[in-house]
Amino acid sequence: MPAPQKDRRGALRTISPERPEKAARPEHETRTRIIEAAEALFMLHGFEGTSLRMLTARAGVNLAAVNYHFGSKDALIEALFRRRLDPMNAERAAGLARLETEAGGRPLAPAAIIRAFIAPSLRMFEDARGGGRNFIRLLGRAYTDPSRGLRALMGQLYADAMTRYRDAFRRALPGLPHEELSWRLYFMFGTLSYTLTATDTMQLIAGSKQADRYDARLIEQRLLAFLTAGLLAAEPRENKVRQAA
Amino acid sequence: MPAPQKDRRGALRTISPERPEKAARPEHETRTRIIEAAEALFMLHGFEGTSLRMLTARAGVNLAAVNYHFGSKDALIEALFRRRLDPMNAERAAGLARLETEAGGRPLAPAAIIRAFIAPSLRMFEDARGGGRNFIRLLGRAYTDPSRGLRALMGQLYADAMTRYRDAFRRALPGLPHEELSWRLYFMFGTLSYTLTATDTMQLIAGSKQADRYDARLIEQRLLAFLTAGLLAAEPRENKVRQAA
DNA sequence: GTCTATAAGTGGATAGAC
DNA sequence: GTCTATCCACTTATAGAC
Repeated sequence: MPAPQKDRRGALRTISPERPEKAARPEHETRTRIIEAAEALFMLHGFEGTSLRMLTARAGVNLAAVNYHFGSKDALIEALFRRRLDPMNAERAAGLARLETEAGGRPLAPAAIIRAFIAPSLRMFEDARGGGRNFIRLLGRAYTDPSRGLRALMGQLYADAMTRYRDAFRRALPGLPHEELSWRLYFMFGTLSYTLTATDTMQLIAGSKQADRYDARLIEQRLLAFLTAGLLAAEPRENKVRQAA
Repeated sequence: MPAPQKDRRGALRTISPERPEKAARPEHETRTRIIEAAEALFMLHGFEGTSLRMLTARAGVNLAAVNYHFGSKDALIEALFRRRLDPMNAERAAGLARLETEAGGRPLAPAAIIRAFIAPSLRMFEDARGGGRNFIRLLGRAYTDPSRGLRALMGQLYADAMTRYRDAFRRALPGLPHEELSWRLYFMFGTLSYTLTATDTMQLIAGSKQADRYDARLIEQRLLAFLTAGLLAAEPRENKVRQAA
């Protein structure tokens, strides 16, 4: 994604305030149709594996429409991630701010901070029909995508939320060295991402299908228990761990 | 990867037992050169993003050599993963068997089982120069790759180790419901995979470079503390967790 | 804003000489 | 076992009609 052309239409079109009732139309707009087709196909075939021809065919628009509306395939990818990620991370920031207001200066419970972070992901994961679940998985893949541009975009889109939450955890756990905390947040982020992204691993482990594999509320409880315990684990001491044989 | 042609040379060539000293030559064999170039390029540009032309140019072999030695690009990918994964999972199985022998019928400590599972990954991660670290990252990407064939291959290559370890954990934690255990193993596998695969996230979280980012021994201790705590966390109760605002 | 037609290039794979 | 030359399907992107 080396600095592609800019979208010729500028930012996402805002809904005209005069006719709030009729605003449902954007679902059928070319731009939205393209993004939604792309979300589905990128998940099925990857970014490189999805051609503009497959994409425009599925969206029911002309082949040239992608370049007209977004400027390039890379710019479409960026628009696709921004469309859902910006609101999601804004929600994260708002959730944390709300917790802090409620606490009124008292330190936050680590579990509450974790929940505020993972909740927006799980809410989106819950939305299977609207494409949210699919998007969450696409997101998990984007973190480890080979494209430098895509990983840089992810870093950019997450930077604000990451900083806010890291600082909140530092305040909540003043005794934990920053370095140790960074590792644990890294582990936690990885667990969340992998859990919602990988599809086949679970079946492999369980040996059978788990009925509750898609129950966002149960996943949230289980993740919360696991992550909170991990975050609050006793610090490893250099020589406490005996060498493996 | 829809059932590609079979390798025309059959399985990996075994080293002639008559001349064990001279056996170092395979490093320069065409087949090995191709696989090693592929490991590096697949990490840099992805599977789809790496063309046979880039690959053979880097390996210093003829364009037609890939199809001659492996049959197809997909078959090369399969050979590449088998080459390192089969020994790694055999090592996992051996490590578990050793623990069980040492214990002589007594239940194993959960932390010891975790260590036996993650140790082979970390040992490979440690081998930056020989390409092991690169391979571990490639592996992490393969779990979430869009290609059905690749994910199926992963499942196949991991099936045995997964079953053995799952059963070991069940014996070590007889009180934990199987379903709950499956989720926790899933979380653990995700944490391990993501931790060793993702490169940019850590810097994003820490806000600066962590000096010990590549120290396999420290990573092992930190992972072990985190994962053990998560595995042994108190079971979440339906109503114990209050609803988020 | 949408369309067709096409440019200009890349992809994996292979035939057949050596 | 290695090479060259090539096939042809398929790619992104664009020019220009409507």
